[in-house]
Amino acid sequence: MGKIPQEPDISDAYDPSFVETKWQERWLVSGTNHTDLAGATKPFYALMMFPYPSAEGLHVGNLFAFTGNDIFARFQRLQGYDVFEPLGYDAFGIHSENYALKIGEHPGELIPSNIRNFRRQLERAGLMVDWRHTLSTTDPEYYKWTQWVFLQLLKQGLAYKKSAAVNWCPNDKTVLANEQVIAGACERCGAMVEQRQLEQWFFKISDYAPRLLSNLDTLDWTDSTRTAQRNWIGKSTGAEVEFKIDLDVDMSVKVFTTRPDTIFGATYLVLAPEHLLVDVVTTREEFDSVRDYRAMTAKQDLTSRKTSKEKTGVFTGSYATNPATGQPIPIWIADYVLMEYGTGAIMGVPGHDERDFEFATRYELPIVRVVAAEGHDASTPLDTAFVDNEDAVLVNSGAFDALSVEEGKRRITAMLETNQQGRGVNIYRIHDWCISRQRYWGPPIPIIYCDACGTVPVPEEDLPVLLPYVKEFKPDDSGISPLARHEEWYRVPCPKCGASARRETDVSDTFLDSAWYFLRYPSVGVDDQPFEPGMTKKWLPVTSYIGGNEHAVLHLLYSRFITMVLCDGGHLDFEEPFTKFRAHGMIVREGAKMSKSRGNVVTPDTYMEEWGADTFRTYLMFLGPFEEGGDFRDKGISGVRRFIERLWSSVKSCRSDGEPDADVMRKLHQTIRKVGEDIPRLSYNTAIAAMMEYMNVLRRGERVPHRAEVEPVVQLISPFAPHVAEELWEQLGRAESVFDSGWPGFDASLAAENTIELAVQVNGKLRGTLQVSPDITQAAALELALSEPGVSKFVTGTPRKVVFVPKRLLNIVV
RNA sequence: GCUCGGGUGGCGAAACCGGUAGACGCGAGGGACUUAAAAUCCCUUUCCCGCGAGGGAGUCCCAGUUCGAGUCUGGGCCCGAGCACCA
Repeated sequence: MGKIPQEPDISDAYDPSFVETKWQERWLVSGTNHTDLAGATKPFYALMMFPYPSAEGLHVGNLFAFTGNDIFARFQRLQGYDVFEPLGYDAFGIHSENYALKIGEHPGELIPSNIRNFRRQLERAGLMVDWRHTLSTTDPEYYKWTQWVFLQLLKQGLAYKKSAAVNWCPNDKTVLANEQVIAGACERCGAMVEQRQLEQWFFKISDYAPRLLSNLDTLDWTDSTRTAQRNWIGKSTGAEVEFKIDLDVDMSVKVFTTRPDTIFGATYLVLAPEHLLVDVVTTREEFDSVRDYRAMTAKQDLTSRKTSKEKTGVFTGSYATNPATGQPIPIWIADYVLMEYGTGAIMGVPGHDERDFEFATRYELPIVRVVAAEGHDASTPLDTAFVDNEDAVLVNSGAFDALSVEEGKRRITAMLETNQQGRGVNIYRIHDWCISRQRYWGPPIPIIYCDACGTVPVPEEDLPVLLPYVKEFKPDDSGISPLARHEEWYRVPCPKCGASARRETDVSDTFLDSAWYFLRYPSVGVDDQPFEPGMTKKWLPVTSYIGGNEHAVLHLLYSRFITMVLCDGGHLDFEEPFTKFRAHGMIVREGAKMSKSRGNVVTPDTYMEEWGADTFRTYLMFLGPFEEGGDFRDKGISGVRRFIERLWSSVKSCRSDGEPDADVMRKLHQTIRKVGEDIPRLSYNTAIAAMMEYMNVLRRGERVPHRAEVEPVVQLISPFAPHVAEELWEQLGRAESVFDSGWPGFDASLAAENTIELAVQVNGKLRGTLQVSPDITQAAALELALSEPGVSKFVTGTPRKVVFVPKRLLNIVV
């Protein structure tokens, strides 16, 4: 084996920083990355989740995601689409504000410099972003329309204000959304969350629960993302049942149950301690104990209430009538019943619910069996809740005895409906979206409070309500926004009557900023409407969306909700924003999560400096499946760099005379097919492996590669390593950008193998292989196989059976 | 507890519809070139037995279906993520 006869001239050596600088400038000058939004005929909107521009700069995880999207986008462009790949910044929010407080600067000054740094890094990475359409959520030109979105919800009756028990973080001194509370602690700082009562703005996302749920079936999303959303929306099917209170008043307790079939076993009722009817049903004798119990539970924060293992409660002194049995059952209050779910009241069926069993045992309430395994003795006492509904039937349930659980649910619900004692309902776990934040760094909620006119929306023509520059923006624990300390800002005349009024001083949740940004990108620069109808019709919904799994529930759900609302309001003609969504994986380093404290954070700048952006990008995509992430190992990068250098020298030294090698060309066309199949599946790691494999074939033996053998590879690699690809494309004498050259043609006849390896098995065990024509017959293959001693020695007598899979294997069963 | 992922060489990983397990890359070992080193190039590299030809075992564990199972079915163990007193 000799060497490939090429002593690279030193001037031909691959210098990434030269190549990358050259092409980034060239792209800028010729507008290569610009999309003709108005003139596009085959629009392809390749969106990635926009980053929060942190002071630390671009994280390798950001770059992993953006590169993955960029490859897909560039590939679609090579397929002939007009690809739009915008990128902006999600720069409002607690994160920026806390960081600014920590280092004693103002976010209004910090963010622009962070954005400049991000922009520099993103350009360095060679993304095909059309920077004419960038945006930042902190720009008044942007948040003017975030405020407009709020006003649309208000107009459509979907925004309302209420006093609510909210999660209060004593450390960040702000209200948190339910989703920002992880196991009772603040998601950001880890402090234990307390309960507080505050006036808050809410969006009625719960009204949209059925649609948010049913539309999921129409989306090209992975099952895991859709399941996460389904679980979050949390649909339960059951019945609402009214239990008449045995008092002089004509009132009843409404409960929700998923098990109406067990109503004959309901031996008591439980109200949540804060339930309004508690005042009605508490008797004089029980007044003190009920009052004390309510006071005790009110003090508890949500956390200790949800994690306390012992169930406690007190009797109210009153009874209600079980509508099925006609028997009086006691009404209790207990903290295991939550006011915010269902009706805030339950029927206790200790025989068939583990929690009720525990409670009834503790307080010696009657336990009745109403479901039993078929043929089982219905009078056997229960020593645990019986919840196995497979092949079980109702017992002790009057006319409903012997029905299956499912049939019992239907028939008993129908009976309750007939008697006007209840009805079948679906209820949802999802809560309305609290968007108020008692913070500084966000868009002010566009509302004015007037003594005479009440709550008055800021007229649309007065938007934006500018966030004032205030030096003192640190929140305190008064629960009011920092803006409320700035009278010169919040004192305004009422837009209706002109009298002295005051502004809402809360700002809105960052999730609102990001719930509509994808609508804005095509219309960046349009100043009289949030999204221009023509552009919107052409470019939306988003063709392909890529982002992190951590947003699989909230951001995606809020975006879907806002899109539906805007659709219902007549502003959009589609109700689902993201036709296709894929979540990328996470990058770890040497098997461990990257973190500052571990000191194992990969700084993209240093790696791009050392290896070049092309190598870094390609390595990130090579280290594991894009949707799963991978393990970043410094040692691994060199292999990718070697691969790029081999391609570089092969192209530099290629010949145009003579004919290409048929075997090499066969492998080339197989590679074109493989890469073209892998990229749309986001199987980038295997696409790169296929190209490496091809390079190994190309460079085998002492031969100078032919131009036809290398030129298409430049196109194949271009989505991954765009700068090198452009440089080599130019070297090959091409005038246009490689990204306007189209995807290399695939010729199936050139890719076809003329001999294949056929595996020969005896009883399923591999005993040899045959080099044969792909269309060999079973008989010919069998004869050939039996002539091999390595095979025939295992075959005694006539085979009982022969299995032949064309182009794959021959299995002889003896 | 429930839901969703995942478990394959020394390591990152491939195997797309049930058909030759370990492609590709890293690391390691050996060699060529070199005064030497780096770089580059070539060979070997799942484990066990064997000088070799070859044989045996092997994809977390235990069963099953099948001519054939990493892949399908049932049961179990472990890791990761999300939800969780949701009636």
